Amino acid sequence: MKLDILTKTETLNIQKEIISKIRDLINLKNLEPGDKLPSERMLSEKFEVTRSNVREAIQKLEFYGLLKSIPQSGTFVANIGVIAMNGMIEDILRLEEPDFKSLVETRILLELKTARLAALRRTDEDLQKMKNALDAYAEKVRNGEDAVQEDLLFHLAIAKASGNSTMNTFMLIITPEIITNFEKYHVCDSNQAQAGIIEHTEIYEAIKAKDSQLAKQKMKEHFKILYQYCYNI
Amino acid sequence: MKLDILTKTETLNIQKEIISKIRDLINLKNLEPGDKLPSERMLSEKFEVTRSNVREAIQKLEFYGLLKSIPQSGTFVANIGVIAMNGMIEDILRLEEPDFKSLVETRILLELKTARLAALRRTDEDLQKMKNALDAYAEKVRNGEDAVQEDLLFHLAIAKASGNSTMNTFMLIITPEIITNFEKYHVCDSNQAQAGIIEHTEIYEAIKAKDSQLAKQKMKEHFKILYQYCYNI
DNA sequence: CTTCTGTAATTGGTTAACCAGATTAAGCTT
DNA sequence: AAGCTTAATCTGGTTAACCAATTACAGAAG
Repeated sequence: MKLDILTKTETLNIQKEIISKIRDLINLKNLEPGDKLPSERMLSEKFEVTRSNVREAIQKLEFYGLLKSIPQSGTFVANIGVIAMNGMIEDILRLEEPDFKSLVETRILLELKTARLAALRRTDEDLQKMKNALDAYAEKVRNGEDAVQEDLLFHLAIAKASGNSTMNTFMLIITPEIITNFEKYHVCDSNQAQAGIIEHTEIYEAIKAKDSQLAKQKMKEHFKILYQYCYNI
Repeated sequence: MKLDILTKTETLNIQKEIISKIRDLINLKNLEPGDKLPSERMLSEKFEVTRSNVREAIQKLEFYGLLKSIPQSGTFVANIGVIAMNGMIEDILRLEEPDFKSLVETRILLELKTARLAALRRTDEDLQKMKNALDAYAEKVRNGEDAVQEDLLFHLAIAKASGNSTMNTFMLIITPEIITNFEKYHVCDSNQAQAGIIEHTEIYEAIKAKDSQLAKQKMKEHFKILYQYCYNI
């Protein structure tokens, strides 16, 4: 098991090394947007790593929009200049694992905004979905059962109702990590869950009434405890 | 070329179908957190697709924290209940491509926050990097050159100074798409670039002075034009 | 009956051969 | 010499065989 972790971090280091070598190559050869990179085979030979490793590195850079692979043709530098490319690769290489505080901070930022936007933009269909999620949550809590999942689904329903697909995606990305951390640190207790029904209902009503400021306000109150936790950890 | 796009969307559809089948399987077999999924080989056979397709689908669900692959052991359901699992997979399947408006909206949200946080938390080293980025930007603009990249790097320097790794990551994710859209719609002109020097300097000075409210305010002014554009598109 | 052990089957991950489309350039025609 | 054709080569993507670690289980030892 220990060896497994070792190889995984090792793999990551290899990937970072490859990414940094690709950056050096782009700088050395003065590649500009639209220019073609050497083929994966050549890169793997030049860097003395497997083609799989090269592919993974390229896919990562493609995810961040820096490269673009075209089948049967080649890998190309995206429409971003060499300066931005260098800066961004630098950032990507230094990206640390997200800490819990940073996750919560970001979640609150997103939730306040999506609540506000949802109040402005929610359709009747969005509202119905939020209602369903809310009812499912209340039902579970009243039965004394754990309702972390239903809690979360209510918040995701709000994110969807915000009509902002980017924020919706970001909420989806951070949610699982929030959950696992919650369970790890036992953030939620049953008292909180009881209060949660009222708070959720208030948020729901504000969004239903299309009162954006109230929705944001109620969401803020809902996160009050979380706030404290976040800054005291 | 057209065929290429066709196969790509087709691949995506296959992936979505696999993801939805995996969800059905989890529901049917009542798999709970920690339970093991059938092996990749069995799934590929059952779904009548290649193992690569199954792997990609699993990796996507792993990215969203819903599954966890352990080498030489199996793929396991993450510590998220079946209800949350269903809701999140539903969301993931329906995730649409981010529109420009949604990108800009999110960017502004993040930038206002990171500017505020940077003013509170920036180290001297952060400040120096921001200064370098600012100077590079001003230099380019004064020479009448295009400075979109330097502009962006200044903003990323702020994101880094915010000390919030999650927001930093999110900024990195949306930045390339913002750039390409900017270039597509020709959002920036030279007048703006000239004004940009002053605005950037003001933001920098506010962060240097650790005045968080002023930093946020100056950032807001900086995005005023972008705001208008975003809501008029 | 329990515990240990060794072997065989199973697992996700890796590798190398293969594929189809794209690119290139040489060769033929005009 | 210019334009078209065609065949050889190069590309990223796909596939199937392979690997090492893990697991499951049968059987021996206690």
